[in-house]
Amino acid sequence: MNDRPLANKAQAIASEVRRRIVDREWRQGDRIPDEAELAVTFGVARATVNKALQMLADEGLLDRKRRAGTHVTVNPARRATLTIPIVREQIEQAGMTYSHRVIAQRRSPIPADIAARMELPEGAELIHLRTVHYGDGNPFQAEDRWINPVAAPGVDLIDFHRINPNEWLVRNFPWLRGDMVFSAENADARDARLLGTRQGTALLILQRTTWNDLGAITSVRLAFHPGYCLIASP
Amino acid sequence: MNDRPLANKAQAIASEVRRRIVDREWRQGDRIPDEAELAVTFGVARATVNKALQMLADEGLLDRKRRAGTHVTVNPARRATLTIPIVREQIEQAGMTYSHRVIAQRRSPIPADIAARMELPEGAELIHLRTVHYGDGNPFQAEDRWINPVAAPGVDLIDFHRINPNEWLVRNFPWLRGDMVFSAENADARDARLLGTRQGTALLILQRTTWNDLGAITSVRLAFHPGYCLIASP
DNA sequence: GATGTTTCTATGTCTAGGCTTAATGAAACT
DNA sequence: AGTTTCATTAAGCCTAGACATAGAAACATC
Repeated sequence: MNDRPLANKAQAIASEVRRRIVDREWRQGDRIPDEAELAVTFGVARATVNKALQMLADEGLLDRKRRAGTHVTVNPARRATLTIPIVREQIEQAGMTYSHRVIAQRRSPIPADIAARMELPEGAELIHLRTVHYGDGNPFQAEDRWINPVAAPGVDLIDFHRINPNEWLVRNFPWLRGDMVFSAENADARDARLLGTRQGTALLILQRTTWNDLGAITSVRLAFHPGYCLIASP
Repeated sequence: MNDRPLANKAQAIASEVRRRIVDREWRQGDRIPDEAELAVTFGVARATVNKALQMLADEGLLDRKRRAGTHVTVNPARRATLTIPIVREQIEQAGMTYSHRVIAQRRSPIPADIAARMELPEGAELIHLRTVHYGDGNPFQAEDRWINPVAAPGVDLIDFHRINPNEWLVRNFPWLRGDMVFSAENADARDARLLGTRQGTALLILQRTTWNDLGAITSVRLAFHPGYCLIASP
């Protein structure tokens, strides 16, 4: 389809190999020539072939094992990367004006489910925040967040009316590890009220927890406006 | 936390750099020392440092530009990779017995929305399939799929009662490009009937379209059993 | 036949060095 | 002041060669 030559050799080789797989010159399960051989046929160093094949292995198109060689994956488990944009940027990119409102902010003991998610003892006192994000004044996302002041020192001093909690955290506390769970839920009374919709409407829910070396930083449940969808690319 | 030395140097360097970022020795927006300098301080070749920093750039933790140097990303756009498992494997991994039922299979002209999604002319004749996947006899996923016999030759000859359409396609037609969209929908009458739930229940919906060099292969809408959730990792 | 041992090989990883290229700041020129 | 030119520099990418190591296959032993 689009065969413009790629700038660098590794990518050129990767896409040639990809083509051979898609065109079924190399079938699922087949063993493909080894790095040294490909290096000769493509006229490059072995390291370059290695880089290209690694890329394809990361994509899940190839299976590589020492001594056993490189095979075309039989059942490619399809992997996709999705980018969770910062709400404000997302709204502004859509040409709308961003605003947010903090509905509630208090220190309180965490319920059991959040404790489990954050790997903290039940009843630990965290900051609990409810925020709604708007685009041109219309509700777009409802956020229910717990922040751990141990892992995010200084959180008590922040005025979240000025900067939204997500942005403050993201800018100040990079994380090492994170969970992310997508699901669908029927809007309960509160979701419906905050998002300006009817109770029972299907909402896309994203539940996320992040950790750094001091423990769980934050756990948040994001409820998106009905109709919102999340796009992933391979 | 867990400081066991990593087997290879590139990864060891990557995690040391990651640590410095998380511990805020290198703050968001800071420029970090250049590859040559790090190569000296870590006592490795520049290529090794390059590999490590590339990994972190792929993770979205670093921004790298020629001449400008390497900076700690200011607003790390959160990237997550999710693996869409093959339904059967997923069900079997949960210790249940997999089965599927083809509800309908016919050749018919595609409606406008599918045509747009697949970049095909409206009214083109494709194979239309409805399938339900079961775990221990309970409905787990409802699938509504269109297959393009031009991009997937041989599809007319397949008996999808024996092998499910997804597995057949995945095993026979690797793709070059794909779309993936997640959303939430209230179950309509058909969804409710197929998944054995009540109309209006929130369902997680995954809409996926794939292409090879002959055009769109297939476009599918998967409706998951209520309560199903999708887990992504960074 | 089942189980350990050895050999061999394709990939994994690294090094030292070279060339390429894009961004940038400064100098030269409107 | 604004614009163009240009050298500089840090990352991008490649190479040739080396050693390490998993693991398949052949072999030997029980």
